[in-house]
Amino acid sequence: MEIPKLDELNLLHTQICQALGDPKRIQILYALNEQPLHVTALADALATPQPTISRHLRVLRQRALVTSRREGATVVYELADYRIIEILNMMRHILRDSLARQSNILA
Amino acid sequence: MEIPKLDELNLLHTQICQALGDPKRIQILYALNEQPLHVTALADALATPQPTISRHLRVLRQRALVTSRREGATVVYELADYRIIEILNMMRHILRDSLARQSNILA
DNA sequence: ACAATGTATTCGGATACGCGAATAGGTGAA
DNA sequence: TTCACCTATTCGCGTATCCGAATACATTGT
Repeated sequence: MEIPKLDELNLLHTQICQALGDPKRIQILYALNEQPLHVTALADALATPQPTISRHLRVLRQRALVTSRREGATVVYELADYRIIEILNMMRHILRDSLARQSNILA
Repeated sequence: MEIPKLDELNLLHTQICQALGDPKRIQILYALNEQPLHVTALADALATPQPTISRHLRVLRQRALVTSRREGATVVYELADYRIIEILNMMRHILRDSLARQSNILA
């Protein structure tokens, strides 16, 4: 395995990692994993002000993690690549194992 | 699939995602994927000042993404869970596909 | 104990990011 | 067109995070 070039890592960070850099955005991704939703529906589901949701969606859209399409008066957002959920789930596994390991050490 | 609880997502963000929030740390993880290294070796490999490397390593260590052990005068760091590299590689795939898609649209 | 080497921390300043509040822009119905 | 609703953006502020420089701490060998 080669170490990826610095340029590619910077791109990776800017485009993907940074997008996961806020819990609210992670929440949005999981919500969209259930079903595509429009902005207000998301805001209601996550009990968060609409402008806040809209700003986060812009971040996710600019990084191509979600897609948007207008449907009449509303704009529906959808996951662009469902593998992002696999990634988040893998992280949760790592986290769970890590916490378990620490518990064992303490026990 | 259920939407994970907000508490778990906050933990996920704090412990894992945030650790990936800096390109230098991603670089460190890939370097350690090649082989365990001590701090100065890492600093040399990444052409980065030792205190900077040390600070990043602390972040990764506190989040249990790397482990450290003293070996004589040096401290050797190692990946705690190599699945983190799988995750980063998955992200690179997503990124590559995303860029390819955008190229096709523009073509 | 002292010197040499390796590692970690602190401080100050700059930058980046998130939110609430207010507001602007778009769309459909009457 | 005008109203009602949905979505996006901007502004100001507070906070978090990064880095370089300086320095403190740890370990080994003499």
